[in-house]
This record gives sequence, C-alpha cells and structure tokens, in this order.
Amino acid sequence: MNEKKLVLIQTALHLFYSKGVNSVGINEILKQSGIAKKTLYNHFASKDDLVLATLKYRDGIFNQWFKDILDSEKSGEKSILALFYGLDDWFNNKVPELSRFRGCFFINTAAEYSVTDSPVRQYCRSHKQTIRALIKNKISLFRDNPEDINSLTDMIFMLKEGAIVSALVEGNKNAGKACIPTVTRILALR
Amino acid sequence: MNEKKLVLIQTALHLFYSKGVNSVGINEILKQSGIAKKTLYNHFASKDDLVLATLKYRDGIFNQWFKDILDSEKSGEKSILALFYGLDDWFNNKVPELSRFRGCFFINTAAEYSVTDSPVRQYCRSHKQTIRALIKNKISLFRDNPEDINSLTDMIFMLKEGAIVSALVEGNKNAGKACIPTVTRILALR
DNA sequence: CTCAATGTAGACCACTCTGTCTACTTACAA
DNA sequence: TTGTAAGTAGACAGAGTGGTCTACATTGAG
Repeated sequence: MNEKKLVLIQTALHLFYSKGVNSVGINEILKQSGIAKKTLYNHFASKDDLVLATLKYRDGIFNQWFKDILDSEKSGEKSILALFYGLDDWFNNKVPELSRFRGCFFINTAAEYSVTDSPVRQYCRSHKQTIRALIKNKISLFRDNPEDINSLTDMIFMLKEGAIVSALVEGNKNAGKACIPTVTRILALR
Repeated sequence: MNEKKLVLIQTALHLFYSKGVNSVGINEILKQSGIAKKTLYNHFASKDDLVLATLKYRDGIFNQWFKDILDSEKSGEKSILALFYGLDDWFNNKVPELSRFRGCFFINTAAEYSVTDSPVRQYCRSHKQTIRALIKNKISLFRDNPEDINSLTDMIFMLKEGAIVSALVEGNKNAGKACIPTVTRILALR
C-alpha cells in the first residue's frame, strides 16, 4: 500500500476511534497527518470511503489479536476462558495494538450510521459475523449437538458484546473478569 | 411541563434516537416541531442541554417499561426470563412506547460523546446503573450469597446489553429469544 | 384596556463541513 | 533533459452548524 494512504488510514482510525466518526472532520485528519487534501481525495472517493478503509484496517488488527487469544490454548474450553482474560487486558489498556480502550469501533460506528444497508453498516455487520464464527469454531471442539453449539455461541458472543459495552458506558473496567465465574460454570454444564 | 418544551423534547428524542445525536441539527428539530428557535433557547441553554433532557425523558419511559416487565411475574426467576421475552418484543417493534428499535439510546449516545465526564455521559452511566439495580433486586429474591447475586446480576445485565447491541449491529432480531435456553439453565443452577 | 410574558419568523453571526480546483514542487524513469 | 506522476498548500464553493438578536404577534391577568 502507498505510504501516504497508509498514514491517512492510521491517523483517521486513531481520531475516529477516540472521538467518534462524526466528531472528526477531514481537515483535522489532514492537519494531524501533514498530508494535503488533494492527496486524500486521490486515494479515497469520499469521507465514507475513508471510514470504510479504517474499518477494514481495524478489522485486520482486531481479528489477528482475537485469533491469537483463541489459539493460545489447546482446549476449546480454555480458549473461551482466555477470551475473557483477553477482554480484561483490552479494557485495562494492556493491548497496545488496539489503542486506548474506547469500546468497539464497529459498534460505535454502527451506532452513528442510521442507514442499515450503507457500506459502513454492512462492514460492521460482517465483522461481527466473522468474530462469531471464530467463537463457534472453538465451541465446536467440545460440543457435538448443533443446537447446543449455536446456543452456547450466542451466549458467549453476547456476553462478550455486553462486557465491551459495559466497559465503555459504565466505565466498568472489570466487565471482562466479571464474566469468568459464570462462564466457567456454563462450560462445565452438559 | 410547558407544552412547547414537551413537544421539543419529544421531537428531538425521536430524531436523535432514529438518526443519532450528531446527525441531527437544531434546525431540523425546529422545522419538524414547528417551534421557533428563540423558544428552544428559552427552554434549553444549548443543544447538549436538550440532549440531556431527551435522555431523561427516555429514561422515564424506558424504566417504566422495564419495571413493568420485571413486576409482571411473581417469582424472581420468572421475572428474569420475562425480561428476555420483553427484549424480543422490543427488537421486533412490538413496544410502541419505545419507538422503532434502533438499539439503546444511552449506549448509542455514549458512543458519540467521547468526553467521559460530560453530563451526557454521566447520565448514560447512571441510567445503566439504575437498570442494573432493578435486575439485582429481582435476583436477590432467589439467591442469598451476595457474591452469587453480584455475579448473576453482572451476567444477566451483560447478556441483555449484548443482545441489544447484537440486534442493532447484526440486525439479529432473534437476539433476545436466543438467550432464553441458556438463561433458563443458569437460573436452575445452584 | 393595558401590560407583561411568551410566543412567532427568520435574518444574521462566525464558524465548520465535505469536496473541488488551481498553481506550484518534487522525484524519478525514459 | 524532458515528461509524467504524485505530491504540496490552500483558496474556494455551497451547504450546514449552534447560537444571538430584532421586530412583531398573541394571549391572559389585573
């Protein structure tokens, strides 16, 4: 990728994530990156196009981190538990590559875009579906009944989403760890 | 409350909730409500002040609906289950007083305001704490151990938050019902 | 009837927004 | 050396922002 283009995406992502997409203007991104407006519009058709590029960039970084956590344990059960320890690290700013915690970029951005079938919203949706599939893969390692797998996947996924939102809205930095006792008991259920 | 003031709040809430606070200008609210700009600024010090008023208004409506659901059942366990059936109704637009579903107004608004100690963010936080307390009250009816109560409250609360977010971002209108099998099993645990 | 309060419409202010465009500079390959 | 591509700064357009203010209308109480 072109160097200027990459700098634009990284700068935009940092600002969009920390302040919200609608609170950041093109000019602020240009000023902070030291890149000319013409150059930005050479690489991106519109602000929305840049937003989409930042979502894709974040998707790459986030999913790698997520996969690494799930694959850090051999057993499926331990992978799921590791996930919540990972969330705890994220909420408490111990994961530099995810930047200072300000909720989920995809949830926050979806909340700002009201048109459900816009490319931005579609990308947010597909990001979540990817994450859901990764969880399901791990659960499939220790459950057989498809209904059981789906139900447990839903449960873990929504708990995770709820923890992220609780950490953002309530400032509940303990939200990740708080899930662990119950998740442990659920995983033991048959 | 003054009639014009009430109309302003209702109109603003409808627009803010369906489009997002930052995507709605003062002039759009004035146009739709047919009220003059001077009148708005007689009643509210700023747009943020109006936003705060819409949060309070929504808080009143939402909490009433929430309490009614929890109190619709006599046993604590059934109250918690009723909550997820209630979410299902909300997601599928069967609760007129909550308007057409577009996620949680408090989560969405918090995602748009990056300054954590702003009045708007503080109000979002305290709304969530109120809801959490209502859930805890019901759980206290059928659990004794304080640790157990807190852990289960966290769990139910975050599942609920996750379901709301999943319904919004993924368009997963089944998110409420999907929690029910697992919640049922959890409630049976001792 | 008079007066004060509250409403009205909308001009206006200073600023920001996205996006376009001109004019100039730099770097590099043929 | 020349030509091309990609960069630069930043003026500019057209619309919109939150908020102030003037001038006038309506209403109800004393």
